[in-house]
Amino acid sequence: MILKNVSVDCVIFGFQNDKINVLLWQAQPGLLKKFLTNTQEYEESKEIFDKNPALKSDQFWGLIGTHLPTDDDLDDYAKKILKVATGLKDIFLKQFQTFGSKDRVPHMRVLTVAYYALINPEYHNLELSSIAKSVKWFEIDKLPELIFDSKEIIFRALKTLREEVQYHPVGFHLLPEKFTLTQLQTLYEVILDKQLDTRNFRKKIQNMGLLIDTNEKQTNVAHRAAKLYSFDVKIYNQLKEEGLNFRI
Amino acid sequence: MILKNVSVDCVIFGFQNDKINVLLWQAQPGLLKKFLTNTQEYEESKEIFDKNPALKSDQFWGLIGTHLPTDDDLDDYAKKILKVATGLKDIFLKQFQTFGSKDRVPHMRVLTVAYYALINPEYHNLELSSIAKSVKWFEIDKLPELIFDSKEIIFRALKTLREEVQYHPVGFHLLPEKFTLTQLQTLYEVILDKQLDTRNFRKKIQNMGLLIDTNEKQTNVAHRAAKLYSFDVKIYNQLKEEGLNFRI
DNA sequence: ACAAAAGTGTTACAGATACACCCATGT
DNA sequence: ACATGGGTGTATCTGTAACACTTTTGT
Repeated sequence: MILKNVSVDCVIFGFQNDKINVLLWQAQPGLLKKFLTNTQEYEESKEIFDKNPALKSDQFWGLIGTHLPTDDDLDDYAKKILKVATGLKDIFLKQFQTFGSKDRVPHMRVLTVAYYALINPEYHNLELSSIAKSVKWFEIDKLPELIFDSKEIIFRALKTLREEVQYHPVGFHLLPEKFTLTQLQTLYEVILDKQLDTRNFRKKIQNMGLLIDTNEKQTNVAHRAAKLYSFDVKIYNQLKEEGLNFRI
Repeated sequence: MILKNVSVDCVIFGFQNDKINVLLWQAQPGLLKKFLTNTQEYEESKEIFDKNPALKSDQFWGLIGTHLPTDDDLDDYAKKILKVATGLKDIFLKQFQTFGSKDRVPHMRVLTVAYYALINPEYHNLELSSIAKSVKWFEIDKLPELIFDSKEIIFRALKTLREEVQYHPVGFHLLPEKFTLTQLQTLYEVILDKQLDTRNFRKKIQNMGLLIDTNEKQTNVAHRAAKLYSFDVKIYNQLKEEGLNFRI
């Protein structure tokens, strides 16, 4: 059984071409089978689908998510959605808001518990995704037509990310395991939508003790090769708890 | 109609006797009428009540809340709960998390969308509450036996408040309209659970431009009377948006 | 040699911390 | 006059902001 009044949606952010991207899908009943493996759950969800023209249209994209099965923990199910959609697990995923306006979905009363996730789409190339072919990255400022209040949810997620990033070092999740300081700086510039001073940024980041010098360098770049860093998971977890002042 | 799988609960924080307090109730079917004015909604909710022994016991207290009526906006309904429980409106109320573990409520699948509110119980004496007699303040470290996962929800709310208070000047909501700097400092000391330096605290607060000197003083105190301040709503709103660094 | 991005240091300023005594009021 | 909490200033330290040139690499 699924809960007809509750859906779980994930706003999956990626960082690509120096832009923030969002992973979206055009949900089709067939795809639901990947999430709702129980036949009855699938049938129930399909029925809801059939009732809602927006969900059957080819024109509209939406957030990746489904109704919540009765027997799944909320947080676990969000992880499952992420896993099926991207093939990835153990990545940053956070519940940030539940949307519950009365008329947000036509003809139905649905609350959506929304999560946002951060992944690096170059590093994680979605090969493992069960629905890779039905899913697409969109730059945050070039979103397609979206169903329901997906757009609002995306921008609330972005706002939450922008706040979060100021006090917690979450931004690292959007980078490959080994990254340059310039990449890191660009990431922060894009998220915060402002220019940062290179020297000051480097000083601040390096003083945090979060970076590990991998002793490797970029190769095949037509300029001085940058050092590659990874970040120290132990110190990251510590700082995450303490609520480091990460304002930049 | 109500949504059988969704409840809305409010963690109502007050500041009294230099302690953080929480407003709780022992829900009884009769009280539900104050919230669920539609007869059918009341009956549905009562039925759920009757099924759950914990809700009928005299021993257990719980968070104030009910199932969500089908025709209410989620946020509006949280406001309504607060209004009925305390008689107050236009006070600080924030959705902070949705709890959705599978077995958090016995025999039923219920997600709880949790909000927390900040009020000053001395100033707002609950006279206007429709259910004042059925409601009681508890000090945060002297909580009674609580139903379901209410305790977890309360402590998650407290954690959220502790984080929030570091970056946004929310603490003001817990004080009377006119307050002394010592009261404000004590409030922060209690919320953050650490001692603060008086001189530095005052300097910091006063530099924020958030305080208005009312030119009044305490009366009938057996020591030098403290100045009373109120706070500047306009600047408050501004700072709230900007995400002021309020670390103390 | 040139283009392109990486990398680096100093000075000035603002905010944070540490710390101890006098002041006003009621009993 | 005394008990109680209110109220204040300064010196030091730490972190932030502003700012321009040299280095490395591939073509």
